[in-house]
Amino acid sequence: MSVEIGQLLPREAYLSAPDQVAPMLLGKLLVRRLRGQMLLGRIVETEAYFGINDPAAHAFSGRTARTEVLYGPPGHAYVYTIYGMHACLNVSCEPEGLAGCVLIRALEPVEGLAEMAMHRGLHEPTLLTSGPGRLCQALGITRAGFNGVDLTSADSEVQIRGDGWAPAEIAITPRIGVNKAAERMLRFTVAGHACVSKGRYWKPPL
DNA sequence: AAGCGGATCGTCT
DNA sequence: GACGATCCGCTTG
Repeated sequence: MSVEIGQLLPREAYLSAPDQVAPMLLGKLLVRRLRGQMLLGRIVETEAYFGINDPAAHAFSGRTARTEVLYGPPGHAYVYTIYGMHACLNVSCEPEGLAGCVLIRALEPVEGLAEMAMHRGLHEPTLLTSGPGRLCQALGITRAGFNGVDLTSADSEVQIRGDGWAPAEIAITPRIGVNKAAERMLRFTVAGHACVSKGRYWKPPL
């Protein structure tokens, strides 16, 4: 048995509204078990998406086959394909019946960097997992393999754990790449961290 | 340093 | 039939 890192986040951690869960997840560890090895990254950037109140959210237009996991119990992976080629990882939150999720946008790669570099086809550490599509590629997370997976189970190949580390300062900005509800301050980052995604759509103030 | 467009396809109108 | 919660490479200044 491999030595486990930190403590698995319980389902109750995801019961709150997404704008509460998103900052809470900063500093937590995203753990991917793959072919007997462990790929590990610290979450440094998240975004909150609500349900029917949030025009930018997939759940906005109601319950469909695609958004089913968003309406299910909290703590499960919602993985979708964007622009036909990239996977993005979300964690469902709020009680069953209410849609809401947190998009994991960037990690600081901690362990398994060589394997991540293989998946990504490059080795610059700040480019391995700094973006929602990038981190899924680095960790080998696909929609087919992981949509609906329980992230709170010790048996899952993707888990979220806490080791007690928390950011000294959190910076809050508008969400990246959304055209609707673009003014809402729902993106949370570890202030000043080198692995936060740059994003072509948002510039830091002066 | 910043801006553009292409790749590529599931989902919803 | 259009449009993305993106990424990358190429162009321009």
